[in-house]
Amino acid sequence: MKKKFDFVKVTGNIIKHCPLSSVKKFKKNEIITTYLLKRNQICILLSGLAHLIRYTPNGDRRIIYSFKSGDAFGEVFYKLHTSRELFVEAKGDCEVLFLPYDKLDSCNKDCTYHLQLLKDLPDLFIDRMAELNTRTEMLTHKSVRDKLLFYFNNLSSEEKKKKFNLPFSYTDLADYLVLDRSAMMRELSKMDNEGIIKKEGKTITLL
Amino acid sequence: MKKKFDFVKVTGNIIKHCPLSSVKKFKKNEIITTYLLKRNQICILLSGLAHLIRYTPNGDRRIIYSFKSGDAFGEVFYKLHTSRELFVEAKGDCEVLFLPYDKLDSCNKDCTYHLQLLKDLPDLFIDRMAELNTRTEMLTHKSVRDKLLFYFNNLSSEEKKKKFNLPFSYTDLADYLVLDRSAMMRELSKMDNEGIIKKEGKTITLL
DNA sequence: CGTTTTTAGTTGCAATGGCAACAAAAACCA
DNA sequence: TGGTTTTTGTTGCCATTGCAACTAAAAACG
Repeated sequence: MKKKFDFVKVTGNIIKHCPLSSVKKFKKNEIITTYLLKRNQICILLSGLAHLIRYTPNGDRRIIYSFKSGDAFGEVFYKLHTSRELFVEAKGDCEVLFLPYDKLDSCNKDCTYHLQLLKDLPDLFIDRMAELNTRTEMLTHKSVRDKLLFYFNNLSSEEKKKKFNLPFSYTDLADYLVLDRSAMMRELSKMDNEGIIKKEGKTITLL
Repeated sequence: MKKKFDFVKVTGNIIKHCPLSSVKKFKKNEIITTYLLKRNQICILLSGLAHLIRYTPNGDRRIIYSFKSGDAFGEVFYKLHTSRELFVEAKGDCEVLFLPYDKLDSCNKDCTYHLQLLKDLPDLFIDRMAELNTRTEMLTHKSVRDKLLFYFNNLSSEEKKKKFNLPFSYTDLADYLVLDRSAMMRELSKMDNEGIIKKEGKTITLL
């Protein structure tokens, strides 16, 4: 078994010692970074919650991914293949560590920490890949109900509980699951009536 | 700019010198590997074409990904988060190189080649991630037409031509795009009639 | 604390697209 | 080559779900 990336220690040391790194603070709805304009960047969310979003040509918003404290993001983890810009938007107060990807191995004055990060990079990629694959699997479900159930089952097994809180507003959840909000709400009511789930505000119980 | 993984040289040397590696041949429709049963495996497709597939609870087949010569796959690149098995199925004659992921750095008798592969691993992950993100972006389109156009535009810009051949049968394409085949065919005819595309067999021209 | 903005909850209507079923063409294989 | 299997192309039907529109509730904000 590979060792887990020691997030707090490594990033903490980088912040203290590395001249190439920087930490910035963001408030709700501020743009943390964009993927088309700011390439070659590794960002690590030190605290807060942020969404990776895109707008379709029709103006619909899509939440591509949701980042929580400890998650790594940036164009390096996405490798843009499209001309449509992607935004990382703070959902509340956030602190973010910024690192240049291509200088990871050249900054070795004091940065044994960088070398550590470089070594851990495959594992960071693997983590991100696992999440990407889970999201892709969710999107390969056709019906509203199947998408919701897949998403709920995942949340449930992550938290090891049949009763859990949604980390999204219902508006955002619909964007994330690529569903029409009203259609999603209708299906949620149906599932509640049929006794498949119990829905109390943003608390869901699988039955 | 990071250097590109020298696929032929590195894999060639591994095959010749490494006792942990093996090469196997497969015929059409044979299962190359499975992700639940065979973890910790890096597979590299030396020649041929293969699909990563899954079956939904309803029995529908989903083509999760399509691999061509030079692509790396295996559970390591997926990090299964689900209990549903994934299969890699040969679409024709295939040659595949197998490597154990966790022994990449322990096999250092003769294997400077392994070390090279280990060094290139982040770039391999990044490539895979780029493809995953493109596929995810495709799936975030709602209508049949938007999915098709996104997919066609990607193929077109990859080949730098407005006229290109589909690497899938239409049956497989529908599985890949998560669409009903008849609905897809209907939309293709419509788009042809409207003069948006020209469709001759498996050759598509964007107009 | 009152006002404004955002989110949640519902419903009627319409169209998209999934399903089933079938014939024709193509690919496969013995 | 001839027979079998798979793929392609097409259509009618109708369930699912996207859209618009609106009210109520909650949250954000000054």
